[in-house]
Amino acid sequence: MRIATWNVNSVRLRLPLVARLAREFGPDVICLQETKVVDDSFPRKDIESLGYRHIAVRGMKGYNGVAILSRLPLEPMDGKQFCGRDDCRHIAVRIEGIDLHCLYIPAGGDVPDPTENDKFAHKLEFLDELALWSQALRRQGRPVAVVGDFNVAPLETDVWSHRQLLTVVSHTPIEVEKITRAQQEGGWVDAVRHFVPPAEKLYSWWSYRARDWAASDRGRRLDHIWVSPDLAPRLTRAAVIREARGWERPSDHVPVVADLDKSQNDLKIV
DNA sequence: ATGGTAGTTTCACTA
Repeated sequence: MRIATWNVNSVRLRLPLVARLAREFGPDVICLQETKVVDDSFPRKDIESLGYRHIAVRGMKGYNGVAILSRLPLEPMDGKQFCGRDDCRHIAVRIEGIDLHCLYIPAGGDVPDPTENDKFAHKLEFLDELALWSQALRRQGRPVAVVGDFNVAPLETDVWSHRQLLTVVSHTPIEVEKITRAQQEGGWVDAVRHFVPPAEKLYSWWSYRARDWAASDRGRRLDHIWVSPDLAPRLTRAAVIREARGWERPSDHVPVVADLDKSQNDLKIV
């Protein structure tokens, strides 16, 4: 099963690119963030025509919004409200026996001080709640994938300049500490770093504001696929689709994909 | 130190 996650920055505007991702990379499941559309206006028909006939959506007007598109049947699960807000940052489904969580963690604004910036305070609170929630999920002991735009670049090699981004929201020590704590509490395995050595620079987001995103290459790895320890042995491949940043009318984020082999149970049935 | 772009809720907000 191939899983993709992508902050599309408006699903309606990016439909041709979702089609291209489907055509060229053939994910079985696509988790989207920043769909920016209410559920009634979600372009279901267009997505279904791409072969994704099982769709779960949770959107609001203008901001945020998450969705899961699948070629395989899915069972909807309850969406969680982080920080007591119903702001459409989480949606979950069960697919092939795996609990798949699609997450859009708050960006956190510009000022990296929770006393001066409410958005940053919200992000830190969200990350604390993520750690508690991860711990609870681990105790359930089910196969889990947590994917999405986490808006934090945890490793020094997840940003173009560790030194220069220490005071930039997305790579401040407190955010890195909290996202790392959440990862540890869940026991989650970072699927992409499972294959790409941590010493290697790797990004999934490049600002729209750069004159030439590829030439300056001032990126950050904000988008992640985490899997529970039981699923880690089933990982056969994971990658960031950097080239998608160069597609026509791109999102500022690119898709991240991971392949999961069949489970031993499935093999026995076959 | 500043400002740069993109998207939607637009002469303002989020990222």
